[in-house]
Amino acid sequence: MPELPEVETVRRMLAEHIPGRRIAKAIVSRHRLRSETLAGLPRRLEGRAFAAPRRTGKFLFLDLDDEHTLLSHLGMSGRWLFAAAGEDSLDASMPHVHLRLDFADRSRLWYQDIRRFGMLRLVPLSGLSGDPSVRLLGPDPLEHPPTTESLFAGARRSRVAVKTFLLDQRKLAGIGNIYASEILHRSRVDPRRLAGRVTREEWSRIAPEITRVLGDAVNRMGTTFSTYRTIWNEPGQYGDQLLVYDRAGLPCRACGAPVRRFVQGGRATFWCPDCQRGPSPARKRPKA
DNA sequence: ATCCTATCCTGTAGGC
DNA sequence: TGCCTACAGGATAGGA
Repeated sequence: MPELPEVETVRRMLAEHIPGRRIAKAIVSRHRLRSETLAGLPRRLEGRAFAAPRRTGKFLFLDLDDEHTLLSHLGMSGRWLFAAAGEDSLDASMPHVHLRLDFADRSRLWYQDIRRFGMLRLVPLSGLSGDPSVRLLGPDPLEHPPTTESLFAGARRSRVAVKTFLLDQRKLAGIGNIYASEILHRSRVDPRRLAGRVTREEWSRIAPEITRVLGDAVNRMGTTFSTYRTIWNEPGQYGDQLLVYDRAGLPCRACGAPVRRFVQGGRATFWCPDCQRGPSPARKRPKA
């Protein structure tokens, strides 16, 4: 589900509501998440108050007032859901809730994750940059917009397809499967091209599209493909803007030609062969 | 060092 | 209707 625009949407909304709120009670109702357990969280969260949440790539840092941060990754199906005091539209009946935080002012925050691929980990601020997941992250494209040269240099020695390259969080933190296809489509670059062979001229088209697509998606509160919701349980509005993603066999929204789907690195790629005609598609060279 | 595959988990959609 | 399979916005361990 959540790529940079969805996570940024959640961050912005949380930023309006959680800073200063103090956790009166924390309840773990489903402790196993990915490989870790949440069992120890309540003792460490109760009594703490939130500061302003931050984000790098798809990771949220929910800073607390005790020099710790609640490191959050939504995986495929994670959600943060908020309810103001007295607003009980969301409740204990919700399935797959891992954590509920009851604030002193009676407002509430839930973490729900159907597939349990998300992450919640309390980390000291002093150790955050050394956290095994955070340590590997490349630059966040909204904070540090990629340039033709940074992309060209970063991909120079890569032998994976450019689509796969865009998904590598060590190179750029935040692009996921939906926006990778959309960015390459708008850049008119064939997703099969090897990253190390993509020309400067092509990177010069890709760089601004990364910033533009992600920024536009943030402005529309992200894309709801199936499970993503804002903290108010609302879907994102960027789905209307998708030109190729999830449109296999349907007309490309730019040129009308049928969109094609194929699998790269185990993940679906959507592309328009008409719009994305590369100089030379990746080609297997027969062994000499 | 890189790259690739399988795996974690649950729900849903589509074919029969 | 039910059963079965394939697939879904992700990261990462382990083997090649």
